[in-house]
Amino acid sequence: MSTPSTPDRVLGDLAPEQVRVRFPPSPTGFIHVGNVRSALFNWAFARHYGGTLVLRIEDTDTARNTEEGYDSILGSLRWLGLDWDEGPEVGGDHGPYRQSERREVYADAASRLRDGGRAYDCFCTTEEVDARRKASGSKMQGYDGFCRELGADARAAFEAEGRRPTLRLRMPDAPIVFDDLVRGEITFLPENVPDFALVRANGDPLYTLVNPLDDALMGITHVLRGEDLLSSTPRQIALHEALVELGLGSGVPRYGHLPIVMGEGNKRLSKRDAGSGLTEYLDRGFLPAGVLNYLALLGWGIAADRDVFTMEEMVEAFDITRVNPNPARFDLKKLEAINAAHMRTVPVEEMTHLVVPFLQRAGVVSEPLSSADAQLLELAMPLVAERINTLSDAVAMLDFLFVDEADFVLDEKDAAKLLDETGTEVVQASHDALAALDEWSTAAIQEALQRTLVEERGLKPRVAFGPVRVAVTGRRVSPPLFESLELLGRERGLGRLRAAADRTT
RNA sequence: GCCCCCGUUGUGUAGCGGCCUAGCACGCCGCCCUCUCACGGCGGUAGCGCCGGUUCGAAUCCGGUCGGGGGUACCA
Repeated sequence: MSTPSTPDRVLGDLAPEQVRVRFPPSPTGFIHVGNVRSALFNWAFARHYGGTLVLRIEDTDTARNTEEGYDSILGSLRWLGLDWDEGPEVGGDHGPYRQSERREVYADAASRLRDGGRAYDCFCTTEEVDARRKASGSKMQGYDGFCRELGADARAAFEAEGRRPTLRLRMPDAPIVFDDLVRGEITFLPENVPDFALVRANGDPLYTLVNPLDDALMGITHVLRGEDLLSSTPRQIALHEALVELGLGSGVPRYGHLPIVMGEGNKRLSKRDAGSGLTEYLDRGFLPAGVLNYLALLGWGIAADRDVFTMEEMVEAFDITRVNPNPARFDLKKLEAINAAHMRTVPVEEMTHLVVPFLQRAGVVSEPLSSADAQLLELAMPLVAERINTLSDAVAMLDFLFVDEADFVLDEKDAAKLLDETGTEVVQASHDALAALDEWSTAAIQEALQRTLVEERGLKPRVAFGPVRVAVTGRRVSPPLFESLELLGRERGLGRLRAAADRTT
């Protein structure tokens, strides 16, 4: 870890605790995994240095933003445990933290930029700019600077036409070079970065103004964001420099552009892609620790030979300069594997607790949880805890224990496969052997079945117990059979065996 | 078109000039363990985009090329 006395590439001469980063989502719907990854890296960065994470809601576009989106984003961040130090619902000295509440801040900054000569009014329409470019055959893209030095007469003429100006930043005539924390030195030549609009003709401030301005006003020291914003960086740096000149903001932040997260094929993961939303992982019963761990792997790793780690470990080890610039593909299989690894670190008692809502939603156990269900669950959980990769997997593993006998059904495919003629014979024999038991315990059940099926009938264990398993649990895949039978109880266990044996006879 | 970024097995990565006949993880395949599944153990599959250059020596450095991605708005 860096110390304040050894300025480095990341901190410059900042003390670690002076680090201020932000996560600026737009509440246009649920948060998608690419954004969560950005949030995670900013969070880990802030926590690593003991700095501050600001949550800022970029909701200036009233047409697209919704209150549900806002709730969804905050809910997702909380579920993940990505806490923020300043922002909505926690406050801070740089508020308000919703851009919809900062209109006058933007209007003020806009006029200061204009008055200070760093921005100018532009009366051109998009069509006019395009036409001029076409006519001149210029290879330069974007705005041509036509209104940069507009005289009073020309201005008056435009206004007489009823035109309202947009506000454009006057870009400096020098290359913009910066050290990207994940990519190294990046250079943009002035001819490739034209003057750009900050405020619409109707007075609405644009993202191009609002995002860097708030970063400046909120004292953001490091901007870690997706690679898709890389090419807007020179414009933002120019704006920051202008703001510093005008006494707004404390300096140009350092930038680090994270690899984009791709979905299927070679396109950026979008909200339309399956798996792009966070709520589905919540619904499927993934653990926050598993999701975060996996997302961290999209561009970062804790060590060459290790990919399962806790957030505490990530915070300790996180280094933005070790982030890989390659685009990363979202891989559900890997997520499941990482999540499964985290599931296995959860103590059974806690797992029992975590699984209850999923069982309730599926109607497997009562809500509120009856003491009988709670008791049975407590006994059953140790059998399944190591066999499930998500919390919702517990439903299929456990429902046979809780279901009413009247509602108990066999999986048709499994029954067809295993409860054939010999299968039902095996089940019948099992029934008879178990019916004779004095003591209904795992050991006694195992001993009886082992003896009658394996020893007396000479069946291979896997052949012998398959039909019994389907008869008792309804499926070919289940918790261990003997334990399951014990938990089911004598009456229900024998009942199911009899029912299965009678199926085809 | 122009600008910028990226390029190691199917996927995520390690590698920062010799330690690489390229390591790890997921996936996939097989075997072992085993009452199913899962866990665990063992083994297998498959990669440095291409061409030049620098060098005694290149996955590693340089140039080019090809490919992919992002941007190019009075969207964010």
